[in-house]
Amino acid sequence: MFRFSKTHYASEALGLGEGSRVRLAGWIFRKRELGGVIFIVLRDSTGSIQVVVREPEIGPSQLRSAREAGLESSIIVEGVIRKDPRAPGGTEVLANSLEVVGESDNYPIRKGAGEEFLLDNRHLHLRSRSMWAILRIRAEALRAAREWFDSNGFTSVEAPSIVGAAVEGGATLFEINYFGKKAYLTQSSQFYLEAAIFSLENVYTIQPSFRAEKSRTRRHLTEFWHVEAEMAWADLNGVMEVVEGLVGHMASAVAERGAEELEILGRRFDPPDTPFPRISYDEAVDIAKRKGVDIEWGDDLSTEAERAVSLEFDSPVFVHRYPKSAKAFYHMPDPSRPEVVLCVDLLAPEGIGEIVGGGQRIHDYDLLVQRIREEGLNVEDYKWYLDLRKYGSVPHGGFGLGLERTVRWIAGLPHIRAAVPFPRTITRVTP
RNA sequence: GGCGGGGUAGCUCAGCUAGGUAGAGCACCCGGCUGUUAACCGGGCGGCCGUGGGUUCGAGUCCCACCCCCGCCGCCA
Repeated sequence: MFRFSKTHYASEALGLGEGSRVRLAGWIFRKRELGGVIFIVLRDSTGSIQVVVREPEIGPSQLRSAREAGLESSIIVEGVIRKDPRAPGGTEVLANSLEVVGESDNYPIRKGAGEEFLLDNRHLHLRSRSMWAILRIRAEALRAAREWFDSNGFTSVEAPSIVGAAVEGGATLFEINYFGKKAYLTQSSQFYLEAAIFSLENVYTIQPSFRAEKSRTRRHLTEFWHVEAEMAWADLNGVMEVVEGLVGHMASAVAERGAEELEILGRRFDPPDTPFPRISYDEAVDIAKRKGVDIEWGDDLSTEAERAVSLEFDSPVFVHRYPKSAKAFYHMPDPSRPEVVLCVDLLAPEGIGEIVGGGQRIHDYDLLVQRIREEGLNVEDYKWYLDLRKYGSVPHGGFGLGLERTVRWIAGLPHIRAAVPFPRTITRVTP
């Protein structure tokens, strides 16, 4: 571990014995001034520790600069570890010297700040204890996802973010000016991953996707991190097995390695048991109806219906085989029931709703052309995608997982905005 | 795209029902305090009441228009 400008991190210093000499570098998290003594809570990336500043040890000049330093000033402190029951956590540092490295005058974030103010100041709010915990949980979830793919025979493949045509509807694309031509920000890497399976068989990517949906809800971002995988020779069942393995590992990895962070957020999270329950769309409609939701077979599952279904289970639940009309053109119709497709959504519990969407893809050229036409799309736009069905096509399937939705569920966050460092929503592009 | 809530001090809000001198807490500044734990005590600074128009002797408050923010639905991961 690197220790730039310091001998110990705050959390390391807490574990040292009485009399140990330390040099700490961090930020002023809290400051309590009395007449002749100042208590500073020094924060760094690992935690915080109280620093006691008194004139006899550090002299009048440094006492004055400590007195003048505002919250979030960066400081380097040298001192001696003391065990004292009056200190938070029973350990503190008696300062011999305190250097203010970067002043902080009138730090704008205070207790009681509102949601919008904190979002306007997200570049500063990242320093808060709760954002610290969330960023670490997100990092752990990402690490766990890569770890699971990498140890299960998947190869990572990167797809372009600038694309020439839509994967799904055109209405949700951000258009960009690409040297005078129209291009778009990708809404999914699925088609590129489908191309890659003919070389690597089982592939994944973790990168941003962009959706110009005018959705103003606690579940939507316009830019989100998309965990996508595609598997050659996989059927619907295979897709569900992969999703279950991935989501199960992400959940248990965060529960295990992110216990302290979850605790900070006040989140009690027990990773779900596997296998996850699997129900058909038909059963989901029955459950929703039984719970009084106004829904007919053939409708897509409304948010209300999704919530009604997911509340029946205390783990994520797979809902498979939706009506063809409710899903995108590339989903494979069920050979035994052509009115439904071999797709699957994973609904997270606690009313979070859909975190994964996927299924088996159409691998037959003629059927795919037919479905493109039925949806009123232009076959020309899918030329290279159709090519994949002309040269050694294979049954295959895949899925996309919303990282922020998954983190929101695991961390118990009230809004998807909290699950990303700098959220992009319909009304926010800064900071 | 449809429905609902909101905009007053740097921040969080009260005041609007019933029009009559712009309020509180926090922050900040000054003073006090050598063991604070979101320190405390005393004093001080701080306002285009979202914007524009209207009614009125008088508008933060009533009326009209517009702007912005938030949530729910639709759509999705």
